[in-house]
Amino acid sequence: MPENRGFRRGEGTRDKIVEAAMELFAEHGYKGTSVRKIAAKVGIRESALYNHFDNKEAIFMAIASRALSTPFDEKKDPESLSEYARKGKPFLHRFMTEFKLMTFDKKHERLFRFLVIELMQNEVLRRGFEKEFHEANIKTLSTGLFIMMQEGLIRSSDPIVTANAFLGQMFYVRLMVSLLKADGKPTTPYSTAFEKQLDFFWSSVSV
Amino acid sequence: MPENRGFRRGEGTRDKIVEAAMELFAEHGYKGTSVRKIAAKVGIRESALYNHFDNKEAIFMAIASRALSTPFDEKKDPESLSEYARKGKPFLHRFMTEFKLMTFDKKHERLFRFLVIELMQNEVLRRGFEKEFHEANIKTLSTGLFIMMQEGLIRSSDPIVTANAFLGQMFYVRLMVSLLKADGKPTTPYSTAFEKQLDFFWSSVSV
DNA sequence: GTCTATACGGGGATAGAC
DNA sequence: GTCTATCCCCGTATAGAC
Repeated sequence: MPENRGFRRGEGTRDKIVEAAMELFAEHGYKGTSVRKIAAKVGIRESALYNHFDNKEAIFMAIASRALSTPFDEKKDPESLSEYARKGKPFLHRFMTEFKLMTFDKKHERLFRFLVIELMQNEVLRRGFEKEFHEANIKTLSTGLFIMMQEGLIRSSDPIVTANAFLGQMFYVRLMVSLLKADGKPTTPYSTAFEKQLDFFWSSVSV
Repeated sequence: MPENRGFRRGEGTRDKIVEAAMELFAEHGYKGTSVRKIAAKVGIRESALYNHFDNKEAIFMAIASRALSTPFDEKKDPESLSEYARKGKPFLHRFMTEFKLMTFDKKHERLFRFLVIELMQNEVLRRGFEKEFHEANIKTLSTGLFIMMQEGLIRSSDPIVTANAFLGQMFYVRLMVSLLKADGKPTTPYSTAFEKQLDFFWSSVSV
């Protein structure tokens, strides 16, 4: 609805709204955040906010799509994926690194908190999480692991179960780090946790 | 505040309130649930509700303590614990079974949903989760795993990392099942997931 | 695109009768 | 211990001037 085409002055309000809402939603949840407070944080009145979004839910959706589109979204083409998988551990290392980066990145961390809060309350978000996070990651991982099994790099086992084992560990570490951060506590005990879980996993499966 | 001692008639209202609130909190979260709706679900007026609880937050606390006291709370004494650990896999099997039972039990499932929603929004709950869920489970598991390593049942490795690996898998499966349930979808794909992850884990670590 | 003003329903909570 | 009645604030959202 804002009619700024080109580079009109003063634009970016819409982005500011999303940014402010993201912070507030991540702290107090959707229902705990009022349109008033979002507007106040941006520095405008509520009514002005409605020039940019139809209603509060539209703001939610703008953030939800971000929270879901971020992880591992680079659409790795299957070719390079399987090529990478043939190397074994580096494939998992790269996966772990992406996870770790997201965990310690401020923006992604906010999105993660938002996601955890709303996951049980919003069906759209839940579906997105199941498909775009869980299924996508399990698919990537199990594909890679299957190749490693064929190459004789790791011992044979159900690739899906193996993928779940790895993803579960990564996710759990991420959750614990986010909880510490939410408390404002130091995350130093977890600074090498991702690496440790990866090493453990690799020594568990490699032949 | 209710002055029902003994078996006065009509008591149990307090429990009914907790029950009703639990259902609503698990669905809409704390902020998304009004005192009015809780009262309506119980079949009384809001004002009557205040005879049993000082305020809305007191109801929250009553539920929070339940959500935290339930898991693995039977205070297994260290003796029988280590004795059990010497058996190897049955120790982990029992742990997994408790997890599975809680996951598919309706009451525990509600508490879990409530916990996930409020975890990022309430510090008391977060602290409780860290101590009474995470730390307690890691301690139980790492102790058991350490014994198994000494007994030569499983390969040597950092017991904490090993415990995290196992707990992470269990937790992740539980989360995914809860998401499916929240969507009203069948959880059949996960009916044997816990067992599969356990078997995978065991074959990963056993010598 | 932002403002002031306003509508109006819903929220938590209390007073006082029964 | 429950009811009716009421208080007052806060929530989302809109109308219309600038």
